Amino acid sequence: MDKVLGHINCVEGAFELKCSIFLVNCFTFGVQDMRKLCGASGPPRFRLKMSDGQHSFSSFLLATQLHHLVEEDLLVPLCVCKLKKTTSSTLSDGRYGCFICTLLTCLTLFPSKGRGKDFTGKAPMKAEPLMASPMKASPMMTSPMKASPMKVSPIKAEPLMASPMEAPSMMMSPMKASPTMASPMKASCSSPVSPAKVIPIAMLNPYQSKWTIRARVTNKSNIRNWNNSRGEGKLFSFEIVDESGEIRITAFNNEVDKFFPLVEQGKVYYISKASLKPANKQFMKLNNDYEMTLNSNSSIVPCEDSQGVPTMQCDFVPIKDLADRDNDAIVDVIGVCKSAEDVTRITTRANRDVSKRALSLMDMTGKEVSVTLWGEEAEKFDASGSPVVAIKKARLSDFRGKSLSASFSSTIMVNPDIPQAFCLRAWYDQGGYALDSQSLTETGPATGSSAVNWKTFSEMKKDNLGHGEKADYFSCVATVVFIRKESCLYQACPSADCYKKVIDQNNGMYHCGKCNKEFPNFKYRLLLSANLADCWDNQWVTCFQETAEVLLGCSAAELGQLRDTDETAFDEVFQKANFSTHIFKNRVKLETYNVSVITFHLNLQMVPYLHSEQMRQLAFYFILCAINNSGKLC
DNA sequence: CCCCCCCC
Repeated sequence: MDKVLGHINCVEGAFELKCSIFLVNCFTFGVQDMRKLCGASGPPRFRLKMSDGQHSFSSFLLATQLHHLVEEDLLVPLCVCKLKKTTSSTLSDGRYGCFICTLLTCLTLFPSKGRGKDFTGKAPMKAEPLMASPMKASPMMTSPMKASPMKVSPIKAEPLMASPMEAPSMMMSPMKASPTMASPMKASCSSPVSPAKVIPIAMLNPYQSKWTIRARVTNKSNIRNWNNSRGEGKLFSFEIVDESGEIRITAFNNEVDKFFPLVEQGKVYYISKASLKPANKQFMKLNNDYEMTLNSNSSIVPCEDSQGVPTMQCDFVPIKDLADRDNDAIVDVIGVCKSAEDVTRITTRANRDVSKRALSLMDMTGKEVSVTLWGEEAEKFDASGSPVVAIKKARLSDFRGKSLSASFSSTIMVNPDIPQAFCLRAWYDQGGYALDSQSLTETGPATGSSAVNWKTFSEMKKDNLGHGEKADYFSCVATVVFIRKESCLYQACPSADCYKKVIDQNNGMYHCGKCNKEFPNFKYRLLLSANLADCWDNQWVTCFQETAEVLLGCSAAELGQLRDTDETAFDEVFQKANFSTHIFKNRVKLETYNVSVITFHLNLQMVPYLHSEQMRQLAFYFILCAINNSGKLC
């Protein structure tokens, strides 16, 4: 238990709560019982009995401002709560009482009757408006800006990122450059036009019309058509940056024809005579109060000398660190594209057809993450040769653990000309490719929903999982209570991709019926039959090789060796695995043997780590229930 | 003058 849960002693007010649970500076409790108290006067109050697994305390009085949690069925018996703030006092009869003032999260795993509030991993968030999360990302990381231009420009292999010379400033976004420090633009740059003064972007305003700016295009959209009540037309937009700041420029209709072919991502231009208007903050994602619209007088002229104009700079987050970033964070990532799905077409909820393709990026932290590309970028992406892919402004989501999506505002760069890319390339080619990396994005069979399908074994049976034509999938937290060690190993065909059981010819040779060959050797494979229990029920399951190896903490080959040479050590492997608690992802399918015998097969994919706060809480919840049911305290 | 943030 200590492995999962930290230890604190919490002394509050007049009494001491001994908690063995500690989760992000607040305490986790399970609500064991809850009753409504109707006093002679005033509104009803709720009294809760809470348990932390070691101790329980029945005099928790819910603050009235939290009553909505009860009304919304979020705070119900057997839910798990994080208490943020409590106060305590001595009651009139001399007992101590505790008031729950701030309650951070309730995990409602088993809905009370009448309302469907399954644990989806999302519902509990509704209980959270009571205070700001202490884990809020910095404003830089959670851009509230929603709008972005359609960005389906061809993927650029030659982007606008820091050149090796500028590498040391990699952590410093040009967007953050002080607007007051705009150094004089280089007048020496041979300008083919515009005698007007070159001014920094930060100095632009709608009251001044004679200006020229010199800036680099950082993100160019493709051409998009619109058609609404106010008319129709086409547009494209791009973002530019100089050392003072950034601004978005939009071109409509005629200006699209005129400027779309000219403007290239990464290039530097002189721009003048465009219209400035206040930026619509609702869609604004750049750090500028204004945005620019090109008109018939506007001029855009390439500038060959780009010296002094910042390039796009990225603050790459190591893939491993993404695990700790908040959902919806906007991050820059770089990694080697180890694999890529084929492009597929999907229809969005808004009935829009769009292409998508997921890549898996790996970096030197040895972790992988899935990134989804959209539209043209998905269609044109070529994963051959395991290119280095850098993405600026990818959005992090908690789908299947952690995954990334390249949105309209993202910039995707394939084999960019930057030191990090060279570094990754060398690392990968010189051995990184062979690393047994682990992905932050869970793979495997889809559950048909983005939410984890949590079930207890009793719910699995009650809901007739596995009775359908297709297998069902669910996740659970369960404890291994028995493993059949007698039949856990079999002698399989030694051929690489053949797992067929071989027949011992008793002459030193083993026959594989599938390969129809005899071999002088075999390989051990695991086919483990285990009994798993949660607090209400138990279930026999089948664990195949990979799962069984994780469960036993031992490879099939090692185990086979032990069985043949060291029976005590062999037994110890099972003893160690017994009574271990894990999160299991299960495939369940009813199978019929010999017409009448029916067996449930749960093919397990074990998640040997608790990768999110919710999983930790879920695990805790089940442990708590198990303790309560067994009547034993740990 | 647009402003789509997608899907498993």
